[in-house]
Amino acid sequence: MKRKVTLKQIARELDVSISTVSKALSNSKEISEDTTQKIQAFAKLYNYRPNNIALSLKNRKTKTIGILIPEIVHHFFSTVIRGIELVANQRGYNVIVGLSNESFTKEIINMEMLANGSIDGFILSISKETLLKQDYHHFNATISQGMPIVMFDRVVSEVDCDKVIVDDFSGSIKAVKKLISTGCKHIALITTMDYVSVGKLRTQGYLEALQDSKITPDANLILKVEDALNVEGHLDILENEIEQFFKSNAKIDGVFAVNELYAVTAMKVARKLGLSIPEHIQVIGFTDGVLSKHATPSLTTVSQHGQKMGEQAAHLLIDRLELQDDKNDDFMLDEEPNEQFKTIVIETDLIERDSTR
Amino acid sequence: MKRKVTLKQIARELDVSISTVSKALSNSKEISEDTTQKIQAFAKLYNYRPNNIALSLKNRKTKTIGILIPEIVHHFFSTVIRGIELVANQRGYNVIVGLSNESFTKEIINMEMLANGSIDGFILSISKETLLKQDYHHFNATISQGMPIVMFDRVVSEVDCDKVIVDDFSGSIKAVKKLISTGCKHIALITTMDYVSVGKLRTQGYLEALQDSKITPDANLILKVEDALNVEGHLDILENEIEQFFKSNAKIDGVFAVNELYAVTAMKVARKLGLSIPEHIQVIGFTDGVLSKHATPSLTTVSQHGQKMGEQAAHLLIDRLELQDDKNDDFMLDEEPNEQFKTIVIETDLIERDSTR
DNA sequence: ATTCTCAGCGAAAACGTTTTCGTGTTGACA
DNA sequence: TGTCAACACGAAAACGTTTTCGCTGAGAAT
Repeated sequence: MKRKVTLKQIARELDVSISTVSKALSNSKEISEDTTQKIQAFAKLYNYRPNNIALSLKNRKTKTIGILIPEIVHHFFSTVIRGIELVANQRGYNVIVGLSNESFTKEIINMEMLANGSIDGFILSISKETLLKQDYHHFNATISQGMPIVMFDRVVSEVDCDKVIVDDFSGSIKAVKKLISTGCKHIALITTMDYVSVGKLRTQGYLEALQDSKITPDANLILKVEDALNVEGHLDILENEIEQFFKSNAKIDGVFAVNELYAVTAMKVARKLGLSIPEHIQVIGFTDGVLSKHATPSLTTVSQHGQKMGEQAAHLLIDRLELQDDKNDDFMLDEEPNEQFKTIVIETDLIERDSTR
Repeated sequence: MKRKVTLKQIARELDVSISTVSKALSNSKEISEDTTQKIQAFAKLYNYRPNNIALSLKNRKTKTIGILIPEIVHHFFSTVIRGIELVANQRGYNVIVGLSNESFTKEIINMEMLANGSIDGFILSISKETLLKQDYHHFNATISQGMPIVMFDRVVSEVDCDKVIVDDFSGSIKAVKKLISTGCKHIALITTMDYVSVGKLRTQGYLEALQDSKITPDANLILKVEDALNVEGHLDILENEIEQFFKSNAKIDGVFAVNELYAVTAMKVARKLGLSIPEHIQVIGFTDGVLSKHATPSLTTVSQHGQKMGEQAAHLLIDRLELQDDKNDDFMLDEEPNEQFKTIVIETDLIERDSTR
């Protein structure tokens, strides 16, 4: 077991000073060609690599970014991570991930654990519990300590930072208009409770699309599902709710669901009730995940482009980090004048498959 | 913007030395009660938190573990991460993730990026390309530098380290025996090429189960799919292959697939060919992901317990890390005598759903 | 011969901790 | 009054870097 070699060891071995070694390895012209050659050869031989931690301490930056998300076993979120990791790596950064598990407390604990020097900035999506409590002090506290945050998808206007969101509103409009244009007269909406911002926006899009086409929305055609934190366990409850919903609204000929799961469950229920898709009922979901692709029939969905979101978020954060550097180098105008925060909107695409005509 | 406060600043402000502050904050009895009170109050007021990087440098450990996996948009892998993150957090560790994207080179780059002080140890699953090349020098190099590795799922005997694997072999036996016991006479296998170790093991289980029941395996009933790195793109190719396979083997009445995707695709093809499930054909998959749960009919699968794997892997790694500490504290017997590496086998469960009788 | 210049290198500080070891002051005790 | 603990605190090293500055010697210039 050969331990990692340090500058000091090389220096001692070659009987020069630490500074000489450091300079030789960075090809400083202060050092003679002879010594440089000798030192570089020795370093290569012993496979010298500078210690990241020491560098982080010296440079006061870690070159790693913290991701904080509610859940990782989730197609959308893992897609975003992939996007973040991609550009982070390209630009020389590492990513460290924390999971809030939709819990307010875990979100705070995780933030504090990372905010003490471990990372240079956050990319995060707010947990449901935090959204429910509407308590965002930990975000603002982190920001005011000089650590940049980029929020994605589940964002909130109370926190001033860069944001990346998908255009839920017009995505929903696209979906509903598609249903209308293929002849649906009675379009149902399956959505979540209002406190999840994306649920609300998608609902608004649904309403807007209907009104645009002079269809008066019918409250009976809107099903708000209580997603009791753990969707997986309550699958049968979901099925029952949707079944009752269909039974008491026999005229439904189109369904727009705010996520994949609701959509495929709706299809399953429809089939159970003897309705065929897309002949009797057309269905469109949101989030283009595995379920949509492999359901039978395959599901027409609004694609969120999670990877793109991740990429944009990472660029946003890293841009800000490196801009910070420049400012520090220049002169200490420390009173930040142009704290201009951007919000990037990712357009959705309607991916047409076999659940629509 | 109030920057992070350090020991030095507190010391200057309170007109004491840095050491006094440090000791006071750790309740050392060297410091008088008065000063301790004063310092702690001040620290709380300014929300002092020790800088992780400085601690890492001093203690020569980072309290973070590196995860290196081929792909994150993948139910099994993200489940494992969830398990790792869970116990890592419980035991005071952070996780930093790198994605190899199934590439040999990216695997190496990622390892080198993290191995230089950023982490205390690795938990990883080998990329397909590495498996294909059978070049494992980077793993052994990392280990010989004193950095522990725990491998999971895709492991390899050429590297000496702790491992966590699922019992692919007997999991497959369970699945195939289930098919046999429900009356299947001609059981097909849909699998991958042999170089993916799990594919090989599951194939062996299939053969073993047949022989156990005095059924002679039929090579025609085995379909080896070339999973050309990107499964998503080649969905129709997969469908075609399976369709041809079914057509040329009309007697098939049971299918065992080594993953979810093959299984649901098989079901889709079967339905297309007018065969109903589970009446004409029964199907069992491997990996209990979203597809299995929400397919129609829902799919009977062999569950891998990814989260449990992650938890066990994390425990294994952290145990070894903290054992290292103790050894260093005691005395320098540095010649490691009992390098005993464990391999933990996670048993599988057969989750019976509607694709079997 | 004296000063100047420059090449080549080392010392030391800094990043933020913890910890060991010393040091000065106080009070008790002989 | 002199000695000695005990108490309360500070100085400094160490973790591994990078970088600024200063120093030394040799050759060039005056």
